[in-house]
Amino acid sequence: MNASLPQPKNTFRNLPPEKQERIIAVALAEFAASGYRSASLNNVVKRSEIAKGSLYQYFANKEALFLHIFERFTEVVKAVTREAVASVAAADFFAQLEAILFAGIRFIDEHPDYFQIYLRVLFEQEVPQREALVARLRLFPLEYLGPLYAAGQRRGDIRTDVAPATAVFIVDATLERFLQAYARPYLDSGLGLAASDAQQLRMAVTTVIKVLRDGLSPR
Amino acid sequence: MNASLPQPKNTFRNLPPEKQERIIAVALAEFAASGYRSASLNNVVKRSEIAKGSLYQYFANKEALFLHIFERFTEVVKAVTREAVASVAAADFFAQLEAILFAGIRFIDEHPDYFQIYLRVLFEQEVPQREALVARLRLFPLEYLGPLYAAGQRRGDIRTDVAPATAVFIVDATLERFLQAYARPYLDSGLGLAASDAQQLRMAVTTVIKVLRDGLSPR
DNA sequence: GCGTAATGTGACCAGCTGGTCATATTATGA
DNA sequence: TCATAATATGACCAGCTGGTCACATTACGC
Repeated sequence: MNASLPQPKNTFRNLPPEKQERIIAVALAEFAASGYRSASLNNVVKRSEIAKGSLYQYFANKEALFLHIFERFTEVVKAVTREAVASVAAADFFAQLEAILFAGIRFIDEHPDYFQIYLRVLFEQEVPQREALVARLRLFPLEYLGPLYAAGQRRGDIRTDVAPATAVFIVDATLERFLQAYARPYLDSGLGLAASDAQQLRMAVTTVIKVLRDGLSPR
Repeated sequence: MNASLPQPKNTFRNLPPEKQERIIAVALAEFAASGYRSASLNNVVKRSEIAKGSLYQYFANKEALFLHIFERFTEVVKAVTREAVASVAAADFFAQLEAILFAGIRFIDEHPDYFQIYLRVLFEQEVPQREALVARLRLFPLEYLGPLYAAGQRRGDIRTDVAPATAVFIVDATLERFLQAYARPYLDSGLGLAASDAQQLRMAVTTVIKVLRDGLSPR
């Protein structure tokens, strides 16, 4: 079931950390810019100033390099999600949603290349183990959303006359699409996030959450 | 503003229609399978059994071929949308949404390659005129959704104490995500559309629409 | 200082890419 | 019948790809 994690070779682990980081940073940028299949290892070695042969001493092949980077990505998402949820454990469900959405925005601001890779992986068929990668990545936000929803219902934040799985689906779709629209303005149907300053962006977040609350809280 | 439409050359128009269709079908499959940058014109000429040079007598270059196919795609979407909306002009807003969703499902069933290309274009940077293409394509569903929503409000189907632009955003995100989940089961968070038979799928559609109705109709 | 193991290197490989072009084939019209 | 124009063709091009490998350089233990 679990996708095999391809470790970098020991040679890579023995490298000075700053050299490791340089290589990872370059490869990350390359995959973000070109996706998996079109990413060029020649570019990677040129830009990180190592020899072609060296790259293959560090990673078995293109796939291993990509999977290693995606693995790091997953770890960051895990950490960010855990932290975001923990910081609002006491709040009501919709305040929690708002915090998650802000965490997503911060993630995009801080790790645009990771988000870019995510968007590409979503629909690029050649990505190795694509379905497993996407599933594993989305697991973390999602496995929080369900329990939070259930807790919210118990707490009385959320109406009980609505199918929970479907409601969670809609919430998830809304949050994810909001983040996509934030990162890709051409997906933004009518919210005008692109032209937003920080103030207007906060306002848009608040409004989305408010509509969800209006629709989902007990009447 | 308007993206230039690259016509195929006259040589292509003069071809027997079945030959035209053969070439288009092969190219469509190739772009669907490999996206823009990785799509291989050598594959296209091989599979459609024409010479490399002939392809370049029909289309100026790869970009022109791709844009022509996307243009056809857009026309189909236009037609399908118009028809779906016209057929439920009299219904209430949520019945209209349901019809649109079913139309989307039918579209995916009938034109899986077009939908595949759409998903790829969404996030593949190298696609020529990507933003314009996506914008032009999404325009049609979207320019219907807004007015339908407004009409629904006037008719009393929809509560008036909720920001319309944001509500439309959520509805759009939900419908689009539903279709993506239908086509790409790994995106389906908890609805189980993949394992569905036709009956269960209809049920899932009904449920999603019901939750939207519960949330958006006047209380 | 020396032998050995680990690491670094870039020329090289086959196979592919989008695109070109001289030439061969066919259709047209008088 | 024949000249001319339109179309079909595939060998060819430079440039790229992921990956390999024989060899040079460095590090390490004695």
